[in-house]
Amino acid sequence: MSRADTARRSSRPGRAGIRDVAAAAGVSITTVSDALNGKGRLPDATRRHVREVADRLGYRPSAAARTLRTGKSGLIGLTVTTYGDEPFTFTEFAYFAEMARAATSAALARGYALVILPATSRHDVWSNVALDGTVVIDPSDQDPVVSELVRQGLPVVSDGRPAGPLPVTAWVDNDHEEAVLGILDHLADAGARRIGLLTGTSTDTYTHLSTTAYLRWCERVGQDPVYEAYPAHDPCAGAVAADRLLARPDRPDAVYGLFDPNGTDLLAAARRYGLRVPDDLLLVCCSESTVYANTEPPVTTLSLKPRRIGTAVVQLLIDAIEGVESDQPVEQVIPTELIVRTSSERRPPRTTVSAPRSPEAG
Amino acid sequence: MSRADTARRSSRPGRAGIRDVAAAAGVSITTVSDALNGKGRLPDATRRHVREVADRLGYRPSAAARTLRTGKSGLIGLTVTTYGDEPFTFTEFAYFAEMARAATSAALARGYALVILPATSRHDVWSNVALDGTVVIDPSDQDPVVSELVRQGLPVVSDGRPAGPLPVTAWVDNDHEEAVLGILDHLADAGARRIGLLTGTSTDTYTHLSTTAYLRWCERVGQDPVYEAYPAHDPCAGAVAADRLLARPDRPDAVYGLFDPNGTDLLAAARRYGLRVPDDLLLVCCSESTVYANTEPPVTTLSLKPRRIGTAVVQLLIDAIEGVESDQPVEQVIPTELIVRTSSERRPPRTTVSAPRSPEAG
DNA sequence: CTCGTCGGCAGGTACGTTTCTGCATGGTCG
DNA sequence: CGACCATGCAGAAACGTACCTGCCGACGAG
Repeated sequence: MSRADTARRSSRPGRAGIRDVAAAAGVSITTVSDALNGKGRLPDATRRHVREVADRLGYRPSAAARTLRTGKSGLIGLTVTTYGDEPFTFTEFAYFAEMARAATSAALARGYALVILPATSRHDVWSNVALDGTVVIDPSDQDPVVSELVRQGLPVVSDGRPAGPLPVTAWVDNDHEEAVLGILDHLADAGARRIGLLTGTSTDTYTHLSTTAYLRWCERVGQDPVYEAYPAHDPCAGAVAADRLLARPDRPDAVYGLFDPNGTDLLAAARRYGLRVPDDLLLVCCSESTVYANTEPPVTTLSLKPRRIGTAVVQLLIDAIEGVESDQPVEQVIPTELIVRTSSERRPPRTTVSAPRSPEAG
Repeated sequence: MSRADTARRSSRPGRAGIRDVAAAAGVSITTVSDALNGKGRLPDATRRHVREVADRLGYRPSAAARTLRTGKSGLIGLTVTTYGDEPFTFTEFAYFAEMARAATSAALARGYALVILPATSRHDVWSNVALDGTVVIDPSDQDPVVSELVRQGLPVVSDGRPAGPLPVTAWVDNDHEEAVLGILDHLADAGARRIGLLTGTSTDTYTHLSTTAYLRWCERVGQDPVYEAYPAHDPCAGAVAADRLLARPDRPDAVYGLFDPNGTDLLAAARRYGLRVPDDLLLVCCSESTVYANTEPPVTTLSLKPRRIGTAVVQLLIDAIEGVESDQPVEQVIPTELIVRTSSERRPPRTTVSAPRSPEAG
């Protein structure tokens, strides 16, 4: 005998619940759940029957109820740094897009979906979504969001090694020092006498480590550092900084730019000053963009391999969520790749070695 | 007197629940709920007291339970088209990034978060997340995902007008015909005699409408259409198609490229054939990338205003979710913007007008 | 003095699952 | 032939919240 509320529920024109399936299939709720989830001890006939009835009714289990019951939502947070109201950073644009793409792909392959969340602690949004874990991009030290997440016992994996004593579950990063040193050596090999740096004013680890490596290299080879720093999130400031760098009295004859748009900015600035690339100015910048393959001239770029990073970050996070004892270390260093193009290519040896360029002569 | 299960629950080392707050504050669960949600009839003293206790215990309401109870999750799906395993499209890269950025921002401002989901119907993922609604980018006609969502009664807003009789709640799009006609007129004004098109082989609305508009324009002005189509998701195929277009016996003296990378590809191809831009070849492409401001020469681009589209799509969707009777139409057309740069600029008038270029002579 | 009303709160139910426990039934084995 | 076990399934207790309903006291009006 059906009770009143059962009857009322069946008459709901909305979506079919597990109860409706059970009633239609003439079995209990338990049997339906077991049949659909492949659990319990059921003969194949019952399983098939239940599945068929569920299909016929268009039954979709309620994600909210499942999450409430199991404690797992299948959702992974992806924090995006914000400047003002705008999410994402301008400077890491191609990087972020590629990284997010790989992360999305890796997450989906393991049955998880990514939720885009602001790095700023907007409580109302963060607490409104049930997360199984979070991917954090370039966390600042003492990041309040990360602390809160860790306090809740959620696994947190960061892209970029944590700055301070941030207790993340795992992290993935490049070896930025090695990368910068490699580029500087590469430029020196190509004939650079004075290498400049286009860097940022922000305090994130990437900027900091790269700049420090540059300064150390300068000290080692006995070159005066010559660099310009600008707020990397401002797309216009990059062009201005590139111009400033080439306008200096101690103008460098090679430049490494830490951020994606620096290549085109430096090319434009070089044109303004009548400098030929690579003859008068060697150029390398850190970018994931393919446009540098077709610029005039093509620009040598350093790739941080965001695809591999995005994949690794998600794998580590899901491993932690599911309690898989990964034999991978919880700190993964992804190698970078220097894509050498014309802008930094060693000039063909001439009959006479050209005299060291005087910056004032440029 | 505390019952056994209450005691057991209180001993849970995990997160504090609403019960714990109620017990600690010496009030009932109802009072806690009302106090925190600003409902019910409570004196301010009680409200403050409850809030303070909740803060002290670090109470965070369970998103899953709230969702289950209220039926609202605060989550919006964002479908990304996939080619093979990879989410996002290559061709719409900057467009998608900008659009997603604006959408994320708009959603967060209204207390919603975006969930990235694949356009392919991966049932296991889709049904594992409780969505309040979905943003669909460029749905194909009879899109199974959209149909399923609509069947569930969820609002769906699409970026790009739906191709077939797809029953979306609302859509936002540009007027692609008008945009293409405007560009062709612009090129003709700049002196183009034979305008070529670089288009795609896929069947999405954008490609279709743009190509059709081109063909109609050709018919109107009596020009033989000259175009190359390539699979837009393949980044290499674009360079090849650009090359083919300029290698044709009936080589165009102006080209419009429908996709983002076409500008650099066409510039590179023009260099290979010794064509000067804009003197021998006028160039426009549809792109959101800022690199075209600094190429040699700078390239005229058509912007589809993805920021405005992303914002509009999300506003419409949330309005539908919350049942707001928007006075905006459910079909919004966002104007495009032609950013004119050197690559399509009318050559300065010479003493004698140059003779109409014979394509074979190029 | 009584009755209605309103403020201030507590009890309890429902949201839709998963899963623990337990009850039959039928077969096997000592 | 009885004990036992595996099989096939049902009942019911959670998960944590929101909100409907209702109780109690106080106060003003009649």
